[in-house]
Amino acid sequence: MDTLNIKNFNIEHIAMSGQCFRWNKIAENTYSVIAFNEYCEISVDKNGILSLPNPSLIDVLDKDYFDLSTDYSLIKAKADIEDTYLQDAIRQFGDIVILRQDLWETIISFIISQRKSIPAIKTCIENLCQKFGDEISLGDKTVYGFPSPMKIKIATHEELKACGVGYRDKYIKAAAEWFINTPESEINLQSIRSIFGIGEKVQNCIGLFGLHDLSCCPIDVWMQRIIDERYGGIKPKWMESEYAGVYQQYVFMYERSLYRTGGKKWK
DNA sequence: TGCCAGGCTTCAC
DNA sequence: GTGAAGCATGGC
Repeated sequence: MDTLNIKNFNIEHIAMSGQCFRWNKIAENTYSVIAFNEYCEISVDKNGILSLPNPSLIDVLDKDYFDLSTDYSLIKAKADIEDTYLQDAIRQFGDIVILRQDLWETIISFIISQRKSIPAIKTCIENLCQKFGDEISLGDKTVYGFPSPMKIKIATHEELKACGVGYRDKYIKAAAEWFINTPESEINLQSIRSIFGIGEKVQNCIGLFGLHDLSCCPIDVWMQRIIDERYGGIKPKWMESEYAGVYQQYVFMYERSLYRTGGKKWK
């Protein structure tokens, strides 16, 4: 078993943060995670010790999936001290990291995310993985990795729709064609926007979660409401900062928590 | 049952 | 360039 002493890592908040869709709670403070065709069960104890019980997480650790190399204390320290709303969000949800996820998986996941709730996105992605992903045998059970671009390329529109992607089937197919035919050196934040079905919001999600460009700040319905209702219709400074995407995660979770608890409903 | 979801493309104007 | 309509389906 590998253990790591970490800070700024609230496993529950990360799992709920809408950046990853293949984390599932299996016990208190314990989640199953499937990433890079690897399965692991992670847990964090009271002292902030992250346990990785599966020792064969070659890609997950090599690619710094949990982003343990980024200094989040520094990022939080740089947040505008005068911005009380942002500071409140940091106090409550400041232990969320931006995972370094697989780019291809991120592209497809956030194409699917448009006009879907987070639980519906998870169901849809799970369906795709079960139908088109590689088997990961765990002895007593089998789980599935994320489908390769080629598997999606050769899938029919009907097969994709059967997974619950709805009208996004053509977007997903276009993304597979694009990903297979585009040289790696030409894949970047700008070129991703040229994929049929990817607009500004999804582009920024892919930039933040797939390319780990922390300045990307996806403006979804929640961010737009926050601009309108919390900042009087004027974009706050942090949305233009080099860590806009990180602050956006804290605020996204914070505002949703206020909404859920019914403390401050939208008009 | 009806509403809404981490939006995008298309088409008027 | 801007604004409105239409879009598939699941979860609450």
